[in-house]
Amino acid sequence: MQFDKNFNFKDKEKKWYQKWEDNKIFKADENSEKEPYSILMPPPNVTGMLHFGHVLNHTLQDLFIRRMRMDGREVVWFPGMDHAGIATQTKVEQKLKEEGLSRHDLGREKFVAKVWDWKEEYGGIILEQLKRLGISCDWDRTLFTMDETASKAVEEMFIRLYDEGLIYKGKRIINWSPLAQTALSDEEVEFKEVHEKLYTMKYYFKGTDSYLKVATVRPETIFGDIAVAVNPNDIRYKKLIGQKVIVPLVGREVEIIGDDYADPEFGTGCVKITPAHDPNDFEIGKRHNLESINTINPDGSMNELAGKYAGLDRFEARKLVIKDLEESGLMEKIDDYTHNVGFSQRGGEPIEPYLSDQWFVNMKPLAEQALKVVQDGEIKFHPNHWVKTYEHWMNNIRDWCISRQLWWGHRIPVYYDENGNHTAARTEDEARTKLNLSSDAILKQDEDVLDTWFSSWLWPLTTMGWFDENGNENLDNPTMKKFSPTDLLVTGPDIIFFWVARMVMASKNVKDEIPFKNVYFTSLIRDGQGRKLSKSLGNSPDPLNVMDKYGADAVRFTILYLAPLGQDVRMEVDLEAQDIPSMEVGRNFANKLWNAGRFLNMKVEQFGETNEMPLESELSLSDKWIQSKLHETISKIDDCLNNFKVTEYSKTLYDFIWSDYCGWYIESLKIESYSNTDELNKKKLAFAINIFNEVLKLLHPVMPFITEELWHLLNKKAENESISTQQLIKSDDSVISKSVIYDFDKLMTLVETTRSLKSSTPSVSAEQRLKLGITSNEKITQLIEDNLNLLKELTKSTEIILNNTSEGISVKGVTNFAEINLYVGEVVDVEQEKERLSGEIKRLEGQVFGINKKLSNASFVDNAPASVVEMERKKLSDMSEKIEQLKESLISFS
RNA sequence: GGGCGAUUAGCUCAGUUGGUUCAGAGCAUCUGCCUUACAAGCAGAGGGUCGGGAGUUCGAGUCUCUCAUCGCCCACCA
Repeated sequence: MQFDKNFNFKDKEKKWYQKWEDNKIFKADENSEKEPYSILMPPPNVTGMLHFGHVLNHTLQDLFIRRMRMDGREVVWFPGMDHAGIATQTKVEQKLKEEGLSRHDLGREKFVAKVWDWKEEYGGIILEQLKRLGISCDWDRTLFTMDETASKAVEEMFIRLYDEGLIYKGKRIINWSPLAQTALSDEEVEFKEVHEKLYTMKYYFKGTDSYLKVATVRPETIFGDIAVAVNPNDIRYKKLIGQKVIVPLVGREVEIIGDDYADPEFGTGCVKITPAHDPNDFEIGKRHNLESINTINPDGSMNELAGKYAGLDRFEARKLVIKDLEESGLMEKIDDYTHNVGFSQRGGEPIEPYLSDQWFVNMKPLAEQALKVVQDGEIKFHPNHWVKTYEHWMNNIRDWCISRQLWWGHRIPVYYDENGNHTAARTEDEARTKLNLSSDAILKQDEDVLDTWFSSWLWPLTTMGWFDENGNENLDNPTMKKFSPTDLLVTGPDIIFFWVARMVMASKNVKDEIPFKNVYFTSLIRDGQGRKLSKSLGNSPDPLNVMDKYGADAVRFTILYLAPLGQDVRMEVDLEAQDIPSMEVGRNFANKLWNAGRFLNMKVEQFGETNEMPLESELSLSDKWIQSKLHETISKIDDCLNNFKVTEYSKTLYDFIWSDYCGWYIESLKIESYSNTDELNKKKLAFAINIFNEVLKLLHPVMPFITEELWHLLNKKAENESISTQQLIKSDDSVISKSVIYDFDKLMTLVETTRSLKSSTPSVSAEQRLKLGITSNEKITQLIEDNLNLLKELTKSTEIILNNTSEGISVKGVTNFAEINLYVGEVVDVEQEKERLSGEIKRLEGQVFGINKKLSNASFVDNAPASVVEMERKKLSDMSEKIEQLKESLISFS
């Protein structure tokens, strides 16, 4: 192995991932003695393709998984995939369509077989794509929601809830997707504001010229009209209740009924009642024992009850109905109208409220327990404010429509006898027994399948083997015992109801246990205009392209660096180039790290290797400083990760590596090495690499590939070893020396002040070596003397005069502990220097004024803590001294 | 209509319990450097009355109220 000029991530990512898999790094052992740590992967859709939401989500999970693995835990990450009923069925149906076939041409069995074929061939691309990210799942445990063990669980759950009376069948208005031709749950419907028209039609009283004005946005539903409602307290219409009016175009007479639902303030105060096509109307219909007339087909076209409009799509029919109403003088008026309409979350088409028989889960009893564990803090949300959203939903929960008129999915285990009696059962025989039927009775299984989320909500149970391959239940199996409940769930807040809440319900119901202890809700990734990155908008570059360009490590790092907890991430997107330019942050950081490694390697080649560390007495201030900073950093990182502050975690490491290690420590190391013996340099280098190794370990969870490569290169490790299994060191307070940090900080300030002086003096270049005078107290003077060479080189000085009394032309800078004279020779621009000094004096005097004001305020001095007052006094005297020094300097120029 | 979140430098965002180093970082901009780890870099500089207003306090970016703007979720009167 050798050090390339750049990290060749393309080859190395592939190589190391292979090694990790070969060496079973990700394999979890439920029999281990180690403390467990577990995460369930939110199963991506089998039809899914990698997007940036996945990247963020899985980077986060991998961060915690890898971190805990290195922290001595027995770690498991359960991967898997979701069968995605509608999406997958649609995909395969589309393919069939290209061959001129429909699923009905094949029949149920053949079609489902076809879907399985599709799954084997194309399904699971997403999991391969995720591997590019470097995620460390225990792939041997991969579960598909249609696998036998998972399907068995679904069946069992259904039967148990059925037997408990929590699952029931009901005729209700549900959300119908005309595109997928199936019912949807309330959660699968998105409401959007649309601009439409409000049509006011004339409903004549029979044989008269008078009519009621009735408004609707959906004139095509008049064929289902069964009544007109008015408010019983509405004096305009009160007396008309019980009379009949004629539905325009249809000719049917319908009764005027009184119902509070009709709002006298809205429109004309009269509302047509169409129970089959509107949930509110359905309720009214139930109250008044009205008939429901369904006039729309499952595909969204009008049925034969719509007369001449039969066969037309509902929106086409609407246009015609409007035209006919206008032509026959039955349209009173048309107004602009803005309201909300439900759209299918998946298909995007308008949802049709549709009256049909469906299966529901009674959610209230399940919600109670699930609400409690979150309110009690047994399950913690990060950020916490999602608890309120969760509570609101749980408190207003509605029954869950779980039946889908699809073929791809878990078929509902309900059997009907010839009289339509039904029961849920594992086998036909069991059904016959439950229904008290003879053993030769003919049964029919329900045609519908279950909502995909009905398998997803069992994920915590099925991934851990609730049922084994033989169909036996085992809630006490070793995996469950070891890893349940899981420690962390990372997911988007958009599926808090779909999934998170329901998993809690299922686990409490089945096992009386919470499924996870912490839920981390990720941010949404948005483009430069604040739009969510999404496939349908087409505003997301392919993460694979971005990874090709910057490397997986860079993408992982950047996305963590930019993704604060609980807030969305905005990233400028260049679609043409399939690029996200801000990924440069991560790439540059990786490059910085790589070059630090190269530098250390170069020095090893120069000085040689040793395992021997320098003696305590041989350590320089900078050595001790970086050691202190390392332990400070470790402690801070611990804190960040314990509190899920991943952005701060990455920033902390970024700053430590870039500024502390590379900016100051390596630079100091270089300078000091010139005057050390080779033998000492060799040991000091071992020390430096030691620190670097710890840095690599800290960074490994977010940048696994480059850290693995560097660790191998610098430590000459065998390929079957991995940094992944190295243990992190704990932060040791006794290593952190406040005085060392204080001292080094003083040196840094001196260096920075000198550099600033130089750069603000036009006649002097940064490289030009000048004489430097520093005047300070005894302690600082001693510090400078001890580190004279280091300071001389960092400031690029010819010499440093302490307690300076030198003559000559100098520019002056002051810190709050020292006075610096930079001897610039004859060339200094006097006027400019005077201006600079005056400006500085003015700035300080402003501050002094403020402090004086504070200190002369009796209530401040009396009420503020003594330490604060003392601080202000010290500040005042420091600044006054500075001002004096600068003024002296100003005088010397006059 | 109800709830949640946001508003700090040109842009993206940090700012933990109100009090030194609190007004910060990165990017962008400007100036100077190809210094033998790194120009994907180094050194330096400019830039903000912390959305408006009021209040609590000796003291507010930080706490309270209010207004404004933006985003999200839930509900859904034809």
